[in-house]
Amino acid sequence: MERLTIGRLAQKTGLGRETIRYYERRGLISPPPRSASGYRDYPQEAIGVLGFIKGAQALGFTLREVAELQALIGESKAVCGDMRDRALLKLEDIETKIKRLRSIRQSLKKIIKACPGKGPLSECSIVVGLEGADKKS
Amino acid sequence: MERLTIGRLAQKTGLGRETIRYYERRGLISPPPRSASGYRDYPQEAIGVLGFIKGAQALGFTLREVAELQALIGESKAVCGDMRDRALLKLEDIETKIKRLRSIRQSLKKIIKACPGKGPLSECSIVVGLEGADKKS
DNA sequence: ATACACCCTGTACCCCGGTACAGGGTCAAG
DNA sequence: CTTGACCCTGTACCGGGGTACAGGGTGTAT
Repeated sequence: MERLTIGRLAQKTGLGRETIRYYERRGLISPPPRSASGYRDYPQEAIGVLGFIKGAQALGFTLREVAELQALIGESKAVCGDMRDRALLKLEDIETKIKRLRSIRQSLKKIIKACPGKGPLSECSIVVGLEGADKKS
Repeated sequence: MERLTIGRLAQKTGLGRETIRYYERRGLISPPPRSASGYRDYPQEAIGVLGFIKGAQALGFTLREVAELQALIGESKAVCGDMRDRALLKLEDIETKIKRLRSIRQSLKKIIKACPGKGPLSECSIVVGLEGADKKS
């Protein structure tokens, strides 16, 4: 039976070898047992743990937050509602980001519309509109 | 007539002194003349240049991109349409980010809905749903 | 036995946008 | 003439998420 080396784990999870070692340094995955020659020898569960990290990341959680989620999972008295609270906070976080981006989008659309699209930059509403503009040139 | 020192410029623009020096290091603002004692002595135009940077940043441009915009402004044959192209690219960029965030938001909402909110974490759909989950505990 | 792929550690580097010193010099008010 | 607020340079650090070596050891197939 082939041992689950870091390379194979990387292949199975779609992560890079370096990334997995990086996660270990950050405490996101527990250091696996080592073979006689010092190679990391992962248990099958490691695949799931990395899947959890990837999944949480895909939901917008930072690695630091992923570590917090894992700590939560480690606490015996933690309740399902605790997890939901984290998700709700993250949802608010995401909503805020969306709002900011929408506002940026509106501003961009406005200046694009105002731009004649022809003529020298010196008369460009985008350039001029950006407060005072760059008079270096 | 008071000279425009870095501190006063910082006050007028709402930026930090360190930030202004940082912009100078990054080549976003040209090094100003110095007083006899080596103090930076900014021309009034500097306020506008910093305003341009702030404005472009508020539109979602990174500092690197701001530098590119400035380079564009410096080119005599640059046309207004060039600037509009940049803005259009940035708009796409922002749209993409919004789409990604919206997708994250949807996923978050889904798992929040699925979560019972009560009971131990081991049965939490959020935990279990995240591919294999963390079996460390 | 030799090549080649893989593993190890440690450190440095990348983008991004700053912030925070330390260890000096200077300027203006009292 | 001293005190305090300002200025200078240079370097290191923050958070975020990695990537890329260098300089070694190992594992396996031919």
